[in-house]
Amino acid sequence: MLSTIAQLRAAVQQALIRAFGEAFATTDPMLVSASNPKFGDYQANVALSLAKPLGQAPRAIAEQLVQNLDVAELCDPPSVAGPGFINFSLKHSFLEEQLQAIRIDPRLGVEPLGAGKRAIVDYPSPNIAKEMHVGHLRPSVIGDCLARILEFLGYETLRISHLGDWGTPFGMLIAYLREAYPNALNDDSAINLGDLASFYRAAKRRFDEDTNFQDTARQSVVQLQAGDPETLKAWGIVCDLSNQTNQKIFDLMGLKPLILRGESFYNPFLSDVVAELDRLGLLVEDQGAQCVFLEGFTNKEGKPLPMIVQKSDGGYNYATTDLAAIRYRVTEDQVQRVVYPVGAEQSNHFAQIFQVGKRAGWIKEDHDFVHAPLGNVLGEDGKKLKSRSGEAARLKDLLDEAWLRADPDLYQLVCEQDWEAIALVLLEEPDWETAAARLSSDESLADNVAALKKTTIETVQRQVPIWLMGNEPVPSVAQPVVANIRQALEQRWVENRGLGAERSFQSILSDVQAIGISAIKYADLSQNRTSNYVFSYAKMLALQGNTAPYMLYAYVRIQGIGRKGGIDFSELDAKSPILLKEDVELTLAKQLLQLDEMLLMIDQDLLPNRLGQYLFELSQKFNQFYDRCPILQAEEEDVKTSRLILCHLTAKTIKLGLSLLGISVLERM
RNA sequence: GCUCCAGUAGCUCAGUCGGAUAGAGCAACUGCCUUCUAAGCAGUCGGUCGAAGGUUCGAGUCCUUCCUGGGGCGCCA
Repeated sequence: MLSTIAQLRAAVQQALIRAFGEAFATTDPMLVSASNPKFGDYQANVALSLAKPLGQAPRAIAEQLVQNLDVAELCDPPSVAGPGFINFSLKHSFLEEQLQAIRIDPRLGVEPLGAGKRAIVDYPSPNIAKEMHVGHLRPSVIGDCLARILEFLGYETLRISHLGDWGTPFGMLIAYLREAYPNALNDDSAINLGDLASFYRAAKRRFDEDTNFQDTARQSVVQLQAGDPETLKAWGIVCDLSNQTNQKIFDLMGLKPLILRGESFYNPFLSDVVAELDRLGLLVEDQGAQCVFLEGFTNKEGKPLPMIVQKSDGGYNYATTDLAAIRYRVTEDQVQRVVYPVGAEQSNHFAQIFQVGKRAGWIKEDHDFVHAPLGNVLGEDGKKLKSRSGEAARLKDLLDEAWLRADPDLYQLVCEQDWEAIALVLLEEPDWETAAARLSSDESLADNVAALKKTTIETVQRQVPIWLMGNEPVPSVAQPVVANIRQALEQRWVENRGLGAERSFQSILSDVQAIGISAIKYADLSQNRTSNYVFSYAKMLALQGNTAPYMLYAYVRIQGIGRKGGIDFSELDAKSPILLKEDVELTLAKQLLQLDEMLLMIDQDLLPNRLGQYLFELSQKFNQFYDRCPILQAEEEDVKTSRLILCHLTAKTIKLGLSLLGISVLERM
């Protein structure tokens, strides 16, 4: 099915030819949605731009186009307005037809325009050996979302994680593994290194304190790259540990698994890449390093900038790896399209490797390699979050905090309790002052005590949902408080969450967790991916306005109607007419029919926030419809059925749209 | 020094290829639950689109200069 806008565009194109001749066959009709509902649904602005070439008044041009337009099937007779806009108002009968068509279409009218093509979405998952922090959210969430959208558009899509699994930090971890867990290398069953966070912290501490250990660590990198079997084994253990730990968070967040193809994967191809660049005459030796000199990039002295593909010590660097990846993807993976949702600070790097990839003949005309830059996540101070300095919030903490805050009753009850004494016991310190005195900080002791209290209490509060869920044993000191919370919560949930016959305490709590995670993902996805944003709990965990819960709620309302009326939406008579009588019904219907336009646009600009915006508007329009149009209580049977169909289509659209964002719907809230 | 990105309501941000009176959400304030879930709906308040020039029928959008913030610029990834 051709989208409405495409049908109109074709019609205006025909009119251009009829009115002004074949020369205008390729003129863009400049069709866009109307800037204001009072102008109709769509407008063509082409007449204004043709004023000069045709030497006529724009209004006269518009009139001639209208004379030649054949759109009687789609809309009311078009009108010329203002300086020469052509306005189109869609006919109700056309909208009703279109709705009937997408009703029986599992794709809701969206063309699989990528069918038969293969695409790669290459996003940096958390690097091996690093604990996930909030800065890792963007690439993972946006990368997963773009992959889902391309997949839905028909592309055979590979999600590839180009993770750093070969670089310098490994030395430290391998050396620490050998030192602290010597048995791990001989006895596979002996491996229990605890979670990655503590292992990494321990290794880092060791590395920072001891210069001898630093040497050992560097030595390990050399051994690794030389292929020493024992070192490789240690490396494998560290990678497995890292992948397992991060996989848990990926699962929790509903991110689809990645093909792990890190730097180590391309290691065997690096020398070939350099040799091929040499054969092509692109390679120049400079100060002992093998370089490709770039066009359009200069250094501080204004001389051409080299891209180093082999260091003077013979080693390779990340540019080499990325080039190898490009070559592999073209020759082995046979892809047409590669999308890199990666931080904007790497724009130069991508421009450079794409340039070299093209000059080497790997990236050809029909290949589409594109960097989709991501803005930085900034700290409260407006500076980029750095994992190195350790100030970035842990991702796991953010997810737990979201769980706590996603249900207002739960959050209120937890905040009401006095946690100070419990927190101190769990901190395993005699008193706050002693604990605070150990912190290395320039602040006064009083400030340190206050800060320590706050963070410790927050840490304990984040545990509450986990304890309530029964995932971890509740420490005895916290048991009475947790029991109280549970009791009070059960009372409230009986009243406003349907706790009892329909839902168990655990299932509600689990839904609350899903809502929290959805809110976090959506907070990221709803923003233009190129803009920086300042990380803030309050913003990411908001539950009102343009948020995931808002859209989930619209969906839940529809499910509620189904339950209340004993309706099986899929059983609604396929022949029942759709009647668009009220303004809100019309508005909702038009929104439902714009999904395909939206996704077509995203295929081009790769901006998921457009889809978020679309779904928010759809939910808004549904809520207005819900507010003003009785559905189950509709007086006439055919109106009731028509409205149920609108409900069903809305639910399907929200469900599909959210699933493309990587968010699952709930049946109840 | 060179270069890339950004600057829109008190806050966070949309704004399609240049198009008609620049839009949301949050915050603040006012209404609406005996009626399909109020995580909702309706409304009020809020703007020299960083500044100045230019291009033209028309500029938040394109060009130039400047200001402010952030990123990048040879052997880290």
